[in-house]
Amino acid sequence: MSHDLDQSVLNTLSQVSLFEGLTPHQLQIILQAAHHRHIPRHGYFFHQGEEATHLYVLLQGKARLTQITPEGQQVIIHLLGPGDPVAIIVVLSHAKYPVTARAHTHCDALSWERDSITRLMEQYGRLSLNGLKMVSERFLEMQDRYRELATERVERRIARALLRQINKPGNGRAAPHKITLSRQDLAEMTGTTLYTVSRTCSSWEQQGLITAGRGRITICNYTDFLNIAEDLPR
Amino acid sequence: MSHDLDQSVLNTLSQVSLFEGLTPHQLQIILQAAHHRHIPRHGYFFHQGEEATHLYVLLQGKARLTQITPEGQQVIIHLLGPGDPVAIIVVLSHAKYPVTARAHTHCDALSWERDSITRLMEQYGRLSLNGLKMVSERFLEMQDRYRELATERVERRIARALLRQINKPGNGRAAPHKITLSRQDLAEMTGTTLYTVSRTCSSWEQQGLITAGRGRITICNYTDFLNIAEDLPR
DNA sequence: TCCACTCTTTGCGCTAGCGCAAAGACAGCA
DNA sequence: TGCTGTCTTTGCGCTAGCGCAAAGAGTGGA
Repeated sequence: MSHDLDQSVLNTLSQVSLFEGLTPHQLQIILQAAHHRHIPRHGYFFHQGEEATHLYVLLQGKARLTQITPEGQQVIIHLLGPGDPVAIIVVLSHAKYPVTARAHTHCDALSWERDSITRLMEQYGRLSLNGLKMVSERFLEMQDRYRELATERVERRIARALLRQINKPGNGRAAPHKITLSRQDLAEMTGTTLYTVSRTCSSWEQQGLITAGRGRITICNYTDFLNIAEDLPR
Repeated sequence: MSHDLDQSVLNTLSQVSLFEGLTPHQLQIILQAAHHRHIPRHGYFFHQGEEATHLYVLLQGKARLTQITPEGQQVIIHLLGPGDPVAIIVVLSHAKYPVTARAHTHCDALSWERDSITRLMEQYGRLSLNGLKMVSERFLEMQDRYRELATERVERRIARALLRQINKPGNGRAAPHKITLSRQDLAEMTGTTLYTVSRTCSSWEQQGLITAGRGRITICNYTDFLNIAEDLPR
């Protein structure tokens, strides 16, 4: 790694939540232990069930974490964007990856070996505290999704999944909100089938709530979907 | 706190996973920041939606973490036993408790204020790494439960919930396995209704797989339930 | 530009499991 | 011990949503 590239990656690193609040010296040490990775579109970071060997931080691109059932059904656990860590759970001894991580677009990432990142986390409390915060946030979201799946009808769940996309950092606040997810994606995120998602979208389009497209949904009014999600009068 | 009580609690602390690997001196510092709490049976540690102010570690007794929906439905997120931390997510800034924590039996616990525990975690990398590991383990379980809820029929999910109880540390390995959970508890843990749990239990009892009782289920053969959970031939 | 593959929509039949109601059983407290 | 409240069981009617099939639309690569 050349000096200029180091500086550039250091700047990038300092803006990644996992590394927030660390000194430039600490960042330097952390970067020295990192490896640069390029994953092609549709390529895999790792597969579910494999020994967990590396932590990744996505620098550029989009990826997905999914779980596959023995029967071949797929559930989307999380969508990842730039700055997101991948597989913090590597710090668990003898952990296997509980999910498959696949690049949705071409991805640039940094990776750290398990022993390496574990040592760094033990050494730098702030680093592991940041990791704890990020896993906690994902855990909170999963708890909510579990509760929703257990207690709410499909329409509300789909509305919530759309709202979660809109609310992601970096996405614009102004309507219309363009969401590039297929019916199958939404189905895998909400525990239903693509047919049910399609029927729901068709119904919403007839009501003028969305503009539907292939792999795409445009939401006209955020509050409408908030009301659907919360089962409030529209 | 008298000297003897300190020593006794210190011994207890050193066996709590969250404090594993810390020096006696570090444990001393941590204990100095702790408060002792007694929660009566059916009493609350905290309620969902409240500002998250304290982390707790259960010393004795059993408790439950639940989420309640606006419609009054309840989902059991986690069952807690001695040594379990409660609300590690307090380290998130401005967090609200995402769940309600209620004592199932009389409980003894230690608590730490948010700022206090956050500072300790930043200071002692091992402490926050331990916290990260524990949240990660719970997160992994929730991921699995989500996938199961999204893709599996009720019978399998109930079988899995029973297996999880059997597999908890401290529970005997030898059949018969006694599980003290009501039909309603199991329903709240598996996203179904008490009627469906009851029907399933009746069916299993007729097949000689369990002995059913009020608030109780005794499992005769672990492997039978493994096969049900994995949808394998019996 | 054309073709193949994938995504989307819609009709339709089916069922797993929900939820109400009633009756019986059981545990805890006065 | 008796009573009350809660838990469990079972019958029954109902439906949300599954899943198959077919047709149409759209995208990407040669």
